Amino acid sequence: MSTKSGRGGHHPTMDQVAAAAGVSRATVSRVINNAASVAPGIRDAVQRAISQTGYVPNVAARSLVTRRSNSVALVISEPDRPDDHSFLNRIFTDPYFGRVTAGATGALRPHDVHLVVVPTDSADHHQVVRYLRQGHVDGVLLISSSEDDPLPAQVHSLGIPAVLASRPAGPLPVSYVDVDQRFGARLAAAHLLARGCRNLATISGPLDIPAGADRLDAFRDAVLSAPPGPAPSAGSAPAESPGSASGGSARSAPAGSPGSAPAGSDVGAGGVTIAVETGDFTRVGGEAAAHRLLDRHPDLDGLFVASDLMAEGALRALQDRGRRVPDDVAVIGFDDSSAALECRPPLTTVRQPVEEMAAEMAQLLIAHIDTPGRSPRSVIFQPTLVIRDSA
Amino acid sequence: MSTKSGRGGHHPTMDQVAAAAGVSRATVSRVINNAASVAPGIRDAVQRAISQTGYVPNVAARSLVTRRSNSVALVISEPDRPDDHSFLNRIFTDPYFGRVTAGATGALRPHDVHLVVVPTDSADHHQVVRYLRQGHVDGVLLISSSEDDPLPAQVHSLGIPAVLASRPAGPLPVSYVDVDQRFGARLAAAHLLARGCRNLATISGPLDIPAGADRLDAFRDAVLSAPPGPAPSAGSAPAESPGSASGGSARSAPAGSPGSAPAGSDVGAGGVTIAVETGDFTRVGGEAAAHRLLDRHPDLDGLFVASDLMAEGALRALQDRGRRVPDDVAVIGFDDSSAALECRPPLTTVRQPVEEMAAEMAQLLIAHIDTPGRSPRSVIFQPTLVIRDSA
DNA sequence: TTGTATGCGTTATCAC
DNA sequence: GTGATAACGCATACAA
Repeated sequence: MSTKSGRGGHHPTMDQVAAAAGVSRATVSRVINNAASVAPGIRDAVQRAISQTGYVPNVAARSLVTRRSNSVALVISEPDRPDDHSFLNRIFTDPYFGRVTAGATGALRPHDVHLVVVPTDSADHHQVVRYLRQGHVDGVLLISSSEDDPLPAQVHSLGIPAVLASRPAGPLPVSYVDVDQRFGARLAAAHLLARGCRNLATISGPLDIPAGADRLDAFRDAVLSAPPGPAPSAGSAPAESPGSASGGSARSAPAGSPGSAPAGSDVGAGGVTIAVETGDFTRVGGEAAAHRLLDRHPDLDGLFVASDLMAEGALRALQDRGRRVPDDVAVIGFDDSSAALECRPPLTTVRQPVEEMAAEMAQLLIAHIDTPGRSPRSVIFQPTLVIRDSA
Repeated sequence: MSTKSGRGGHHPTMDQVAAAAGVSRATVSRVINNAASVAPGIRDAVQRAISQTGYVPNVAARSLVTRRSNSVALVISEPDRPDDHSFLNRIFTDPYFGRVTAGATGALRPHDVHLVVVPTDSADHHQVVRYLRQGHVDGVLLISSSEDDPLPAQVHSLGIPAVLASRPAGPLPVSYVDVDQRFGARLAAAHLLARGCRNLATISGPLDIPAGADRLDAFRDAVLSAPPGPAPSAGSAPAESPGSASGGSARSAPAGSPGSAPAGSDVGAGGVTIAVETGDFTRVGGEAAAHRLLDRHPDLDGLFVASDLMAEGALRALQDRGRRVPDDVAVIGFDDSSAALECRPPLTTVRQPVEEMAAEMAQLLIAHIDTPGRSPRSVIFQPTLVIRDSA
């Protein structure tokens, strides 16, 4: 590209550029930050001097005075799960994080700010907090997947601009972007019901985070309160399966009250039953949950899984058990990640516009950085149902 | 933790700490960088003042004078592949990168240097180069997966300390860490041969990178030059399959000459045949390659796949085609990533100690940073065969 | 052992 | 429109 002179490693200073262009340091600074009032001729001369010398601004010196680093962190905070050898394994195995990175990067580029990916688990929270306090970044996009994760609160109390990737578990006056979790679950319930499924089940995410609890809660609500749909094709009345560990008492879970019995089953209007198992948003977790579900409810005919990755695992379990999808059991995932397309059959799923959401997060963060006092706000995206072959 | 006073956002300066402790700025600086010769009493007083004020060093100011940022970049450079919606999807879908991150992070922690993950494709090389030139980091760990990736050379010419994650495609005087690719492939070949497989095949990685070409080359060499092993159980002589597109001329590929016919088949000593297909290190790529292989060679009985992820795809293809593993065809992967354990059956694979390798990369990088003139060196790890159920 | 003084490379506030 | 000049917050050589 540009003419490069001198061996690598010798960074010229602004003064040298100024000297080469026959102007003052201040002028060089002006053309670099293209401030107004720069004589066209001078500007060119400086530009020339810049590329001749291979000058690059020293970020340290610059941010010392501007108090800006022009980069933001994407902090991915994962709790160490027992059977996970490393939290990094989950992060680099779930397409979700790549989508967030892509969306954020794209939105940040026009603003000339860099995205720094910082994965962390509870073990090195301290490291991360230090990193943030040291002023390496101007703000942080935070993905936290556990209710008892202290990081969101810590970041907030640090006073550093931040935007969360989902509704905070506790009350925290901070901006966040989320998808309408409950609406997504309702989409899935309606589709399964309309299909004629009557023995429903769901594999939820961890119940200590909104994405886990809300999807479960709303799915249960939607199913149990639904008016009787089209008659089941094979007319036998659904009966509670033998091995069920939970009572079959009909009750509609009160909205907004997660923490209700994680595993169990309810029966609602039209004799529709619904069984619940909890997963951890991993493929193997989904597979295991599906097996438990099939043990308890062999007559399962409709399954809503709270993430595509878990759905992929569930599909494998179903196949192992000799169930055909969607004929024997219809399956709906959540996310519409690349995993959905790799499923066999391709997964019908609730689409979350993750890239757009991440881009919005970035915009919000930029706004917070530029306007320190700005009051927090939340942006909620509506999910859509993407119908493929699994349901 | 520490007593926090004042609202977040107001960072105290070193002078304020000095004042609070009744000492000079220099002394505060000394205890922070725990330089020698600090009176125990004074030291305590300063420590107290530090935590009372909630002081945190300003990295910009610090690195302006030390010319060190205390952080290094892990640059993951992926070419945009045609059918890949985003290169980030591959990065956040392949366990390999998580392992590298884990290994590097662990080795860097004792040195108090942060790891900044910077994914990039050819589209924003310029961004990354700018980031590096600006001095955001003291050095870079570089994972580059394409021969025509200009990044390694660029980084080198920038004069910034760097360590590559594999042997550079071209001649480049730079340090790198790698696994003995050829030895790994030989391990796989020996195991397959010893098992009695005679109609071999391999799914290689992209041939324009060492990890792709070397594994293929060495596997082919090992197979074709092997002495006749134990007699095949079912005694019919192996014959070139009907649909084969390539001539069956027996030839042994000269070592070190990649770029030889990517797809085709050879027959070596003992009538052993070997077919080749090329994948792209993704699961779907492996699946497609396996299907092509099965189309051409229905009598396949031994398969070496150059990555666990591709092997996972291959297993799916085999299952779809009604082949039992390992009874009908034995499969060996490469990496021993988490994917190997998620395979059905669990994958026999060539283990690459990625975490250790990444840690070594970090050590080398630190050394290069601390000793500017240090001559480049390479560290090669020996892979091992992990025998599970697929072969 | 501790304090003083200088410089790191920019940006920004002034005069000109 | 352009050029001096003063911070920015810290580390360090040197003096005490």
